[in-house]
Amino acid sequence: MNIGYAASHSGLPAKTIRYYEDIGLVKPLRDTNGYRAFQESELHKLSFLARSRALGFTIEDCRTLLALYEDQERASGDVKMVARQHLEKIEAKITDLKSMRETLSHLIEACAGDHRPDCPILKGLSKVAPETA
Amino acid sequence: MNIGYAASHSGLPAKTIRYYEDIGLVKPLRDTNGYRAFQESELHKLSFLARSRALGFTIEDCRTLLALYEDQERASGDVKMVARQHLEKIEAKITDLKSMRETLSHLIEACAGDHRPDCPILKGLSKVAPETA
DNA sequence: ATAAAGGTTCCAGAGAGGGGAAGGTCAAGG
DNA sequence: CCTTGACCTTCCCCTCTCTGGAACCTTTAT
Repeated sequence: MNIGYAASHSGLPAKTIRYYEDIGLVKPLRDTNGYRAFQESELHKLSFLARSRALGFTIEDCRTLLALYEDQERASGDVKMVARQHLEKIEAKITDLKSMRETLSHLIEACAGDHRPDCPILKGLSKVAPETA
Repeated sequence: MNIGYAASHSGLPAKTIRYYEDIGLVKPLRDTNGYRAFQESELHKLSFLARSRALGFTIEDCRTLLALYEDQERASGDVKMVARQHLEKIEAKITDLKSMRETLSHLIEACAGDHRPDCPILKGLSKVAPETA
């Protein structure tokens, strides 16, 4: 199957698939005309990548997960460890964003938002930077 | 004041300050020796940038906010609009990450995580990609 | 025969800087 | 006076994950 078919069935843009080949995540065969020829197994890997990326795993995470995916002997504990580390990162990001949300929504609430120039948001942003702890 | 002082008092690395000058966010004067000479007003702008970036505003957001910051006549409503749009983006990201967290933690819970190869996480990731609605 | 729809490669750019080389300058110490 | 070390300068390449476009080739349909 050609790259267009692989793209529509994996959920990844063709451009992205070519990029994944570039960085060695997939290794499709080639037809005599030079077109990439994807096998079922490569298509599965592409879907795997699409889902992993959608869950926010980095490319390097994906490389690790793919290796584990292809290793019939691997322990599920190895996979779980990667997943759990990623879950921690996700939770850290959520915490971070929530903190931003609090700060920003306080600033917004304090601002009249009318035609007058006085603005607590800008005042808040111009305060001395917090300790870079 | 030199860039090192400006860096330590604004909370931004010197590299970042040079970059901000490159893209026109700050315009420090120069000493005769070629060193950047920051005035108080530029230092305030750098602190403003540091805080805005820490709240996740993009550089372009910062450019807008900085222009509003410097415009004594601007309406606070203009600032509030930028801030509110950004708050919406933050909230969307939080929603997104929470959804990832749900999916991932379900997968992790289902996985024994021992020495055996059977792994629901990889199985979950290898399913057909969801409709790209 | 031709045109459209696919495929190929390569180059450039995004955002937001970071790393490090090669070199100029400044202040202190011997 | 000379050196050492800490600054500062510019410059270019690297990151990460693609995305867009140009120039070109192949297949399919009309």
